[in-house]
Amino acid sequence: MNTRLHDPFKTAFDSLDEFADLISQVLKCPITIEDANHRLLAYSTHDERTDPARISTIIGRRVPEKVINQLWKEGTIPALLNTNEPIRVKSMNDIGLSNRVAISIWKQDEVLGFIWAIEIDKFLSVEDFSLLKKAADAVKNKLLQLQTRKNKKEESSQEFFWKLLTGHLKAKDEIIKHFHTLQITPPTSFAILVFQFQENITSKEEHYISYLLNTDQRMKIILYTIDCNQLILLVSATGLENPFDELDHFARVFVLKMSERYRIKDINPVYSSICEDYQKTNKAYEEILEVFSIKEKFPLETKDIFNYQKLGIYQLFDLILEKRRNEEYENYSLKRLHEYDGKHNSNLVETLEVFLNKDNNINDAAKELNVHANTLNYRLKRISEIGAVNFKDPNQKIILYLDLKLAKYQGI
Amino acid sequence: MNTRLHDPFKTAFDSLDEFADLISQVLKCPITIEDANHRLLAYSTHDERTDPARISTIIGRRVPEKVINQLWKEGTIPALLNTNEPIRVKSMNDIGLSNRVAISIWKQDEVLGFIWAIEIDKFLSVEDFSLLKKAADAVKNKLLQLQTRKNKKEESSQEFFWKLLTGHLKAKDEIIKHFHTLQITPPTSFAILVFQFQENITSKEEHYISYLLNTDQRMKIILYTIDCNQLILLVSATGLENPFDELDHFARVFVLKMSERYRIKDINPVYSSICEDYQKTNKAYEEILEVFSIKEKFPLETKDIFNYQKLGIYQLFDLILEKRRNEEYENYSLKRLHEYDGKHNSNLVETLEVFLNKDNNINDAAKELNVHANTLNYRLKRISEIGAVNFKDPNQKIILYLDLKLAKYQGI
DNA sequence: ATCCTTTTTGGGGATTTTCACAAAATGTTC
DNA sequence: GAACATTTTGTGAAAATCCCCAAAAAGGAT
Repeated sequence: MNTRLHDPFKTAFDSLDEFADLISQVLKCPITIEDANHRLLAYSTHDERTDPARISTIIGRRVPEKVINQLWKEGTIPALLNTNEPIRVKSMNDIGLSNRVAISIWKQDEVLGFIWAIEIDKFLSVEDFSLLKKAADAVKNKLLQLQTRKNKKEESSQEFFWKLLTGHLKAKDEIIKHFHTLQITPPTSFAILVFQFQENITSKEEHYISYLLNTDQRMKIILYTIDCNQLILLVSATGLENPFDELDHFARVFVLKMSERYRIKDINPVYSSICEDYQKTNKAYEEILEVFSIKEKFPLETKDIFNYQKLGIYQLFDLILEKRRNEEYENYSLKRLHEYDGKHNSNLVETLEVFLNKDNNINDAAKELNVHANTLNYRLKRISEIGAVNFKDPNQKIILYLDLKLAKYQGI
Repeated sequence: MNTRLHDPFKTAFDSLDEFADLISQVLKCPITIEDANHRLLAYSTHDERTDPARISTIIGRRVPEKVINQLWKEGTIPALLNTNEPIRVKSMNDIGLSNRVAISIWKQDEVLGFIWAIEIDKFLSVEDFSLLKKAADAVKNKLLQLQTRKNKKEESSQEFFWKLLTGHLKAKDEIIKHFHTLQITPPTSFAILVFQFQENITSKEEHYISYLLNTDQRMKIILYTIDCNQLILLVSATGLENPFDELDHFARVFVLKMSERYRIKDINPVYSSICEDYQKTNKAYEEILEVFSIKEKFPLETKDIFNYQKLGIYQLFDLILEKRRNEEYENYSLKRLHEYDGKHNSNLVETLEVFLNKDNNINDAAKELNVHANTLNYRLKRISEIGAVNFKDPNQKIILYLDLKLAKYQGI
């Protein structure tokens, strides 16, 4: 009896659920076991008492994102990742969390998952803590098995993803078949999303990434892979009301969390258009690569643009630049304005650029230029006189805008 | 004495001025002789009495344009071009014209010039009329000589012009030398202007053109030539406040007059940018040819554009079209809007286009669409939702505008 | 310095634009 | 046809923009 109490978990068990029930029986409280990404692996059913957070976790088969976020902010998860000792968490009513104790499950220097014990009636004793530690140790191998199985699946899914990205899968049926083999239902519309890191992605960072992607619940990630310094995702776009907004938001949050939680900075996200045809996956990927290439050329101008669509005129910049160079073109209006600026050391060209940048909004532009709105108005009148510009003609303004940006680029 | 009175003009004379004095003596009134383009050739000085129109003519060495215009409208010039009989002109005080008689000088079926007799004190009698006719006949050969000399000069100037247009003159000195040989002071800035006719220009039309160009006094024409259906001019741009406006006006007036006076319709004018370097004349000419080529492709869109500058986005149309085709690009926003239009038979795409055409002016666009301004606002809100368009971002709007126009062009 | 032109800024009132809300009209779906 | 969502139009008040004038400031030329 003494030996059994000493380590009640040295016993064979078939399923993790069975093991969760065992812990629950020993510690007299509800137990949940999660993997490293807070996906639910098992939960005890012996005890009916529980809290809202646990219910949500069980229903959704994963810990709700807001709970994870809170546990990060408040320090529990960082602590769990730092020690193999049990950690006590105070109840947080706003996210439905009652008092509980958690412990991380380690295999060498890697966390495989967590065990949570909810303290419904009683607080766990020091002895309970040591029992929990033993449980964590006992469950380690089981988790490792699961992970290996998962890894295998991941590997074959990555291979498939690369085939899609490189356009090696041309037949529609074949693509569908691959999805089915991987037990994935391909969403009717999707997008490719790439995060470009400053350096090649290490296996440690890969873990962080995997964790972040798995804990985020807004975006459904169908496939993912890593290539040098790029993290490449295929995400579902079905069901999203404003796919671009949500992709944007997801990308920002990812970059922010990578920076806040792991101090990995300056990650550049870019996402493709929304596709419905998996045969065009490579097009989407190529589109993204082009965006990166353009962003390299115009880092300042495109720093807030993560998408080919939103690149606007920068889509065409290279092309137009080349044309202009070939034809020795000179924008007459800009030439005249430059001449005027030179002679009278005014800054009509700058004025014009700010005005056009601000989408013809006089107030905004005046603010940026630190002048009175009337001054701007006067200058615009002069600009239209000197440069023979008709500000009512979008056609003219577009060319003016383009040539301004081109000149600026060439001037640098 | 009788024979001399019968034809007092059968006598030798050295200069036209001498001859003008002779007529003046015979008819007892001031005389002016003009060439076919109303340039002053000679005037009598015997008599000091005269009218404002004659003074202006002598001062400017040509008949003022408003006088010519009036004489066209009122029918005198058409009549003179139609008969070799003297024509009486009633005084027109508003343009400073007192009573006078005019006669055209003919060589076969071509008018070489005109003789004007001002009726200051007395009206010319029938006999005077017949004397005038004799004078016109006597002066014919003298004018012919002048014309031949002028033609020679014109020929060599045309040759020079062609060398400029084709870029055969590369050295600056050489160009200057040529100008001097032709006794022309090259203006510091100039433009090339081409009128493209529907048919090849006949020699008859050439006369009309020559006449119009010579009588127009707003635009200083330095060189001109004709090539198949194109009339090509090099005009001075120095001294013009708004060169583009003035070129525009000149072009319109020329086209209008060719149509009104000679029933030659559908002449397309195009002018180059303002140049200061005569070595770039061929560039200017090529620019014009490109405008014609673009105008052929987009006749409706560019019908009011006569200049490369003002072509706006159509400068880049071909280029972008090709790019889009190569990359199989599809504008996501437009795609979504089209889908929506299809499903709900709305017309968001058209709405968007009109709105952008009208330079984001809601009222103008609403008027064109025959809807309430609020309706348009509502639609724009929907467009920004459905198409993920940010109407504050000029960058996005430009691409939208371009892709709209491209789609429209491809759709036709 | 003086005169002149050009540019900047300010005020204030007419006009437009914008926005929220509501009613009416239209279209869709069952 | 009823119930519902979507679209159109109208109204009115707040906000902004536009426009004219004039004073002040700045710059240039003689």
